[in-house]
Amino acid sequence: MQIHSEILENKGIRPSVQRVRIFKFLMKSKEHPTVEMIFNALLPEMPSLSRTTVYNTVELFKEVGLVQVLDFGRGVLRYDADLSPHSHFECERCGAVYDLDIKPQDISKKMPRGFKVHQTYFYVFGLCSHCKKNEKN
Amino acid sequence: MQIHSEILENKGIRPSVQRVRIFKFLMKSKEHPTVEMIFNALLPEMPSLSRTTVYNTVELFKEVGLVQVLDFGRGVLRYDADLSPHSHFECERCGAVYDLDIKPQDISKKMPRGFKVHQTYFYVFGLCSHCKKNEKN
DNA sequence: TTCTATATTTGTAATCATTACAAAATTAAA
DNA sequence: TTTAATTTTGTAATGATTACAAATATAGAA
Ligand SMILES: [Mn+2]
Ligand SMILES: [Mn+2]
Ligand SMILES: [Zn+2]
Ligand SMILES: [Zn+2]
Repeated sequence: MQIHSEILENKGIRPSVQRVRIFKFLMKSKEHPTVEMIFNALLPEMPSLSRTTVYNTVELFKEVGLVQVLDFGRGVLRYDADLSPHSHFECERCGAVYDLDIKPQDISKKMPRGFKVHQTYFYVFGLCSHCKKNEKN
Repeated sequence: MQIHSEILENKGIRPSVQRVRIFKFLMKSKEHPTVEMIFNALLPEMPSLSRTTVYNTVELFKEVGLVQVLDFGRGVLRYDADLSPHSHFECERCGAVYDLDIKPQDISKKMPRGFKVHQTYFYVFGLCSHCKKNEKN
């Protein structure tokens, strides 16, 4: 309760009710939620919440470095408050996203001369164990 | 001319004029073009070309395994006829896309039990050498 | 070659996630 | 309080992609 709003303040943004709730949700979620998932999850407890606020907030969080944005090429962005170096797996059957304990390889040696690296993303696609099992149809 | 249409036939699709032109363009392009870029490039030489045909065609190419689709999170997809294992760099300033001679690391050992890997994508973001130089504003 | 069925292309309309915008509500500070 | 700045909200616009059906082209039969 306290901790979350302090984190927001440390990033120089006002810890409004909406921002704190959205941040808390992102911190505890393991599903790398979309804006729609965040909105649907919080709506029952904050009936006046606007989708636009969720969009504004995750954009703000991205800007100040509180979340990373993941794009699995499905036309929807997903958000991850875990900023430690890790990679992501998306199941092509059920759409679930899993964390992979794989640090992006060190690429500094292999970059063309004069290039500056800011961010790296490693995406893996395939079938999760559950969908692999039921690989009938 | 011949070669390209044969490649399409080998994939089981009819080498129509539009498909061959689009495929040739993708083969020689180094810029990882979007649908819009393909459309604009070919329109002068085929004035009746429809954007929809470009969309249909790149989707078909993806399905039969002639191209890979890249998503740099800008809301537009880019297409790459180079299927060899390599990675991609996008300049956050100028938006240019570069090939990186980096093979995605072998991750088979690090996958959770029962998972099946189909595809991997390694994306790097930062500044290209040209934009790094002019890093004024 | 013509005919006919099938495949492809085309243009337009719909979809849908995201963004723009301005009014309403909230907050901080005077 | 009063006031100014910030934030939230709802609705309208945007823009890439997809759906759809009519028009065109192609392959194969006759
Ligand atoms: Mn994650
Ligand atoms: Mn490439
Ligand atoms: Zn699955
Ligand atoms: Zn650049």
